[in-house]
Parts: sequence; structure tokens; C-alpha cells
Amino acid sequence: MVSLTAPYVSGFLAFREVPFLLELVQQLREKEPGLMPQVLLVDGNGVLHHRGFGVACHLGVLTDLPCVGVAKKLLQVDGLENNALHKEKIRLLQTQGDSFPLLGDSGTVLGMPTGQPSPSLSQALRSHDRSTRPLYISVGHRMSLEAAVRLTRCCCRFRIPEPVRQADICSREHIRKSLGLPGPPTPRSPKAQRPVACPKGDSGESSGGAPSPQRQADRTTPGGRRSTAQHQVGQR
DNA sequence: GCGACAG
DNA sequence: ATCTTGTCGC
Repeated sequence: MVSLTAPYVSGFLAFREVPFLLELVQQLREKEPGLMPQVLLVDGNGVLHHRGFGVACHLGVLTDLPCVGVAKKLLQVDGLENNALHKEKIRLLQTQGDSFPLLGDSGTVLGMPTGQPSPSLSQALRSHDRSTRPLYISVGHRMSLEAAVRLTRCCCRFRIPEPVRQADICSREHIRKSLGLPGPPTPRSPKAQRPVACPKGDSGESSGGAPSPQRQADRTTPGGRRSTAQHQVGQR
């Protein structure tokens, strides 16, 4: 558990989160070098960024590890807009298959939106779903966009790639345990469960070698209505 | 008032 | 991020 000091400002996420992520990597290097991941999936953007250098780039440079930016929303930069046209392209991803390049006004390919990851794992997808929100994959460090997209999709059991999802789940759990526990020790009723993100079908097939552990995690709590940003964060 | 807004 | 609302599967 750490305490964040920097507030969240769009475009400056790295300045808030990277110091803690970097420290985790360094601790790993020192104490458990055998567990050092070959690549990090970072919750945020890489080059898909106002200045072409999002948190995934930032962390990549400081750790010298390959990094992939995995964002859940389109950061509207370099002329990219989450407008009707874009949404239509996203909607087509379902049927068209994979993804398309996000080309900024500058002529740079900034990223790739990816739809539902593996059709083989989710065939019930076609029940009449519209909620297909994409992931926005961008290069962080030392990896091509194509490899980043492939790797990310291989890690997806649900919408959120499993390394990111598990970091999320584990960090929330850690925080919940740390601060009293209004949680779920008894999943009693078949009704009152926490609805999980994704769709319906998923053939229970797990890829043998999820190739990449990863880093990431943090949850913030409003921390009172003081304007001073004192947020609490879980790491793992 | 309205749109933006990675997490 | 957090919050609501709605849908679907078990």
C-alpha cells in the first residue's frame, strides 16, 4: 500500500503512478530477479498520448522493459475523436474481425482498437450485443504495435487482459482487507452477485503459457472532500 | 451551459 | 476512477 501525492491530471498519469510502479520493478530485480517479466501490460496509453509519451512509454524507458499501453477509453489526441464515425468503426469490429490502425492527423499510427479478443472464446457474442467496447492498444516501449496487439489479445479471457484484470482484482482485495471488510465473505444468494464485465459464452480453454506477468495496480479513494489530494493506493 | 476527461 | 442502469447467463 502506498500513498499517492500527485493528483490525477489527464495527460500526466505517469507522474502520478510511475514512481510506485518503478519501485516495484526495482524491488523485483533485487529480490526476485527470476520473476522479472519479459513485458509489462500497463493500464494506460503508450504513444497514444498528447505528447506521444504516455505512462507505458514512461515506465518502459525507466525500467528498460518492453511495455504495452492498454487503455479502456480513447484518448482524443492528434485529431483522433471518439465521434460517430469512430464508434461505427468500433461497432464493425465485431463482424469485421480484428482491429484497425488509429491514424492521427500527424500521419502517425498511434494505436489499435481491439474488439472482442478471440472469437473462439466467445461465440455467444452474437446474441445481440452492442456493448462491445474496445481496448486501445498502443506501443509503450521496445515492441511493435502488431506484437502488442497480438500479445494483449492472447491475454484476454474477458474484455480486460488477464494480467491487468488480476492486478485490479488483487489490489482492490488488498485494500478491502486493509480497511475493514464490507466485502463478500459469503456469496449466499444466487442473485446478489457482483456482475462481472464480459459477455456470456466462454469456452473454458486457457492458453497454456500466459507469457507475461505484469505490473500495474492502483485504486483511489476520494479521501474526504479536502482539496488536498491524499489518496490511498494498493500495489501488488 | 456543453464537451472533455488514460487512471 | 466512480456511479447508474440495463441485459444476460447460471
